[in-house]
Amino acid sequence: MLDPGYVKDHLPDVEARLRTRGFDPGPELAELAACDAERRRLIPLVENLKRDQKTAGEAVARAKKEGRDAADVVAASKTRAAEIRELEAALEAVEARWRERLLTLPNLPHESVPVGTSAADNPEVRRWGTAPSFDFEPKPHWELGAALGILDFERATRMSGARFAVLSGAGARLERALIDFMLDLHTRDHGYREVEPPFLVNRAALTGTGNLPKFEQDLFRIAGDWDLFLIPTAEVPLTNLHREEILDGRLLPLKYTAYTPCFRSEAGSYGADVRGLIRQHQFDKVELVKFTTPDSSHAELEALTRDAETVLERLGLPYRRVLLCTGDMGFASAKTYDIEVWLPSQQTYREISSCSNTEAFQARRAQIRYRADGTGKPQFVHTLNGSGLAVGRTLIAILENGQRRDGSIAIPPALQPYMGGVEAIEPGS
RNA sequence: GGUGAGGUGGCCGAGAGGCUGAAGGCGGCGGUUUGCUAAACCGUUGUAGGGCCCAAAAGCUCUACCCAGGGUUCGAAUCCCUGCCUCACCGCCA
Repeated sequence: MLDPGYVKDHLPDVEARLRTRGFDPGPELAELAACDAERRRLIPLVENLKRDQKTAGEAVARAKKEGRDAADVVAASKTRAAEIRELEAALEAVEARWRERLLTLPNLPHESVPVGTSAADNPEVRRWGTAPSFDFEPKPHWELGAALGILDFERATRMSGARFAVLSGAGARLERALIDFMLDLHTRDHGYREVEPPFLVNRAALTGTGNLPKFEQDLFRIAGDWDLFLIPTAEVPLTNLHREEILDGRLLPLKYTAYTPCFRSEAGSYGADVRGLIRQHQFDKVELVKFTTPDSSHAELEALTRDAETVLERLGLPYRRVLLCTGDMGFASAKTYDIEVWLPSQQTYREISSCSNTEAFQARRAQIRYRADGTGKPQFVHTLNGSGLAVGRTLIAILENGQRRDGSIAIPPALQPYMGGVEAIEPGS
């Protein structure tokens, strides 16, 4: 959520910056301003009446005590009570509309974010490693996995439908090893606290991160009298760890990591990545989340992105980092880096992590504040999140980059301890 | 799922229709005292939204907030309804 005061006082600037995201914010901002004006008109009216009502009430109390009759005051108050009810209803309606507008407006891009309209405008800011060269035609991961007997889409489809997969044997073990490896790296070397959060969350939590009210169609909501949703990412429970809290500024930054499965409806992506593990309704991810002070959040974004890249470097997987342009950024983000890993079968880099600074956007929605030095006025923290990494896509990258002519897969040395010392996945394992 | 007891400020804890933004205590902050610490004493101490003022801050002022949402009433922390949560016991269960 944008700062309502800032929006009101800097309307042209807000409009120009939102426009770079590729939509016309004019009508929405106009409605927001209209609601705000109406709201400010009504508030003093209601409050003055309330003050009169209070004063009158005190007069009634005094009269009663002194044994005088107060029927005329009571009669006037009765009329005023009806007036107040009416005005309050009008005010509430306006404020509901105002809040709804505010909640559906995306974040303002940070000044360092390049203006652009699509992924084609995202500048590459970093490249690491070299793409492996093969003296044979590299296969896509679904063929490798099927041949090795560790990746099964047919059986998954039978029990769950499209966009689900079964990992088994060395495949399941590899998935678990990657989770373990990532969590160990982030907790031991990068200073994150490991968390095991709920995988189902309520509407308020999803509103806090920005998934609701606008993107309900992307979520799986559970049936019955519950109003709970499967988490689309651990960013949601981790960010909501401190919802409606005032943190001690001396403890910032707070850094959390969690492994969770993630669930996404993938509504509207019917044609994309239909084969393989790239786009699933359920996938594993190790997430990184930080709560920081406003002045340090962008430096912390750089550090968080490095923490995610380190996973790939330890695994020896080539990658590049791109800076998302204004038109390609997510709703809540002020600045986002995507990390993309090399996939030999596609001869291209594919997203494996997305690291964002939402600044105060989520903090304002979720009411996450801090006091500098533990005292003074509470201010909103800045929240950051990033994948560290998407586990399924990491598994894909290991299969494809580590494949050999005989169909076996070389396990990166850093991962071998987590695989019981196995150096390669051989057919039949 | 059943029964009972509860949810009041940073914490503990009073209040049971008007004089209560809320006694008292603890903690925090400022001060007095002190060689230092402690103690004692004095003062102060929530959040949000309006208005005035305004470059801004401060200041002044109003309104709201005693788990949440409704209701009764001229007037609700206090009465009624619903929901959520906590605790205890029972039942069921990985």
